[in-house]
Amino acid sequence: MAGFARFLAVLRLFDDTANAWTVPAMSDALGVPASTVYRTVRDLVAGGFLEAAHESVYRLGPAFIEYDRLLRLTDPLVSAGRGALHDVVAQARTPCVALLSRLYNDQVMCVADEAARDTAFRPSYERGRPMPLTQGATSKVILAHVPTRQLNRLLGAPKERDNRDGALRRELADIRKRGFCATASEIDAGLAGIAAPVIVREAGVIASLSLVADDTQLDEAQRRRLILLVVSAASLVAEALRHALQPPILNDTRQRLVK
Amino acid sequence: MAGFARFLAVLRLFDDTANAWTVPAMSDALGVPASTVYRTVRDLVAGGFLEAAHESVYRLGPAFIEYDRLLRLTDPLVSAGRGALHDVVAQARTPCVALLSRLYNDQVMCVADEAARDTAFRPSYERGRPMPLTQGATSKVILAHVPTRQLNRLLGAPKERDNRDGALRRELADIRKRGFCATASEIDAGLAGIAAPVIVREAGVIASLSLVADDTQLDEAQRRRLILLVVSAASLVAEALRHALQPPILNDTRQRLVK
DNA sequence: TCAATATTCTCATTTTTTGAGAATTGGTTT
DNA sequence: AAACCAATTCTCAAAAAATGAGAATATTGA
Repeated sequence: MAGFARFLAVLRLFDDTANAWTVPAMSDALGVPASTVYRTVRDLVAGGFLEAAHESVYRLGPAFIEYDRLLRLTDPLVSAGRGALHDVVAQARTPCVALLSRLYNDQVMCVADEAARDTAFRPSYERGRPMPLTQGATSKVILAHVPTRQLNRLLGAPKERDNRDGALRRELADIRKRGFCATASEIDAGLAGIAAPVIVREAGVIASLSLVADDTQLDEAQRRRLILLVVSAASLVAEALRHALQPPILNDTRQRLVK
Repeated sequence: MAGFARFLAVLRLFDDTANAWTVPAMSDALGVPASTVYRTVRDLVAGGFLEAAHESVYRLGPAFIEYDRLLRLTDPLVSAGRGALHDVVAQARTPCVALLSRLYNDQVMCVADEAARDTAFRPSYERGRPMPLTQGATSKVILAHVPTRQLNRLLGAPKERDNRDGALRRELADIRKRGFCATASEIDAGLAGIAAPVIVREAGVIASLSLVADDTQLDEAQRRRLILLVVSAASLVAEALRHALQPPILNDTRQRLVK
C-alpha cells in the first residue's frame, strides 16, 4: 500500500472509539515504519485533516469541519430541503425528527435533520451517519428509485441474490408504485419511519425526505396525515431542486472552462 | 506538485462559489493533464471525498459529512461545551448566538454554535468557518492565551512586528489579566461580542466560549450580566474538560499500542 | 538545565506516478 | 439500430517520488 491509500488508511484508523492516535500506535496498527507514518501525518496535518493535540496525540483536524460547512452551504439538495424539514416538523404536531437522506456513491447517508421542539428520542439516522441500504423507510424509498443496473451493483454479486433478493425487489417495486414507504421498528424499536422519494435525475439526485415518530402514539388517521405531509414536502423539494439547481452548475462549469 | 499535494490542490478548487467541477475544468485550472486529474479524482471518489454528480460534474463527497459527525461526537471540547452553549443562550434572555471556538493548527475556527430562539441576526462566526486571528472577542481571547513561542509564529515574521504588534500584545496581556474580552462592531457592524477563555493545557485545548448579541440593545447592567454568564460558563466547560477528557485518551492510546 | 522522547533528516533503492495518446465506454441522436 | 460525441480508462517507458533504517535534531517536562 502506498500513495493515496496510505492517507486513507491513516484516516480510517479514526472512529467512534479510537479518536486519538499517537504515531507509534498508528505505525503498529498499520504495520508501516514510524518514519513513513510521520511523513504521512505531517502531510495530513498540513492539509488540516489531522491536528496535533497534546502529548504527541493526533486527532481529526479542522478541514473536515470546514468542508462540511461548504457542503452544507452549497449542496443543492440541502439548501432546497432545509426549509421543508423545518415545515414538516412544525406541521407534524407531534414529537418527531425529519430527515433528508441521499444515495452517496454506494451508501445512504442523512445530509440534514431537524427535530421537533419537544422530541425526547433521537433516531439512529442522523446527519453524517452511513445507513444500511436495505432497511428502514428512508433507505428503501431511495433504493426503490435506483436504476436497475446500479441496483444490481449495490445489491452485490448475482450469487448472493437469493430468495430474499426477490422479495426485496418486489417490495421496492411496490414502494415505487405507491410513492412512499412507511415502516415501524425496522431500525429503532418503537419508532416509525415514513419516507417519500426526492428524485431529480437531471441533477443526479436520488434522495428521500422522511419522518421518524413514536409508533405507539400514531393512530391510523394520524399516520395517513403524516404520509400526506411527507409526500407533499418531498415533491416540493424535488420541484425546488429542478428549478434552482441546474443553471448554477452550468454557469459554474462554463466559467471554469473558459478561465 | 505531486503526491498528496495533488489531492489537496483538487479539493482546494472547491469553495463557496465553485462547488461543482468537471475534470477538464480542473485540468485547465491546475495546469495538469486530464489523464492525471482523472486518476486523482478517481482516488478521491473512492475515498468519498468527491462524488460524481450528474453530467460528469464532481462535487464534494460524503466523507466530509461523515468525519464531521465523528468530530462532533468525539471532540472533547464539543462534547464538554455543547450543553453550556444551550444554557448560555437560554439564560441570556435576549436574542443572541453562543459560540465555541478554538485554535486549530494556526487558525481560529468555531466548532459549535447555538442561537437563542428568536434571534434574527446571524454573526459571521459560525461552525466550520475559519476566522481572523486578531479580530473579534472570540479570537482575541484565544490569542491572549497562546504560549509566547507559538504566538510569535502565528503573528508572522519579526519584520512584520511593528507598532501595531506592540499594541496588540498589550491588549492581549490585558485580556489575559481581566479574564474576558468584550468588543462591539469589530466583526459585524452593530453586533457585540463577549468571550471568555477555555484553557486546558493538559488537553492541548486553547478555546473560547463567546456570545454575540445586538449591541444597541445592551445597557451597562445587561452587559455586565452577560460577561458574568459567559465567564462562568467558560470555566464550567474547562472544568468539565479537565475531568472528562484525559482518561479516555490514555486508554485509547494504550489499547492501540498493545494491539 | 538536562534527560527523555518525539520528530525530522539522509540517501540509496524500490516503487509509484506521470503524461501523451490510443482504446474504450456510455449515453444521445439520427 | 448505427453512428456519433464526449467522458473516462488504459498502456508503457521515462521521470519523479515514496520508502525504510538509522542517525541527527527538536521539543518538552522535570
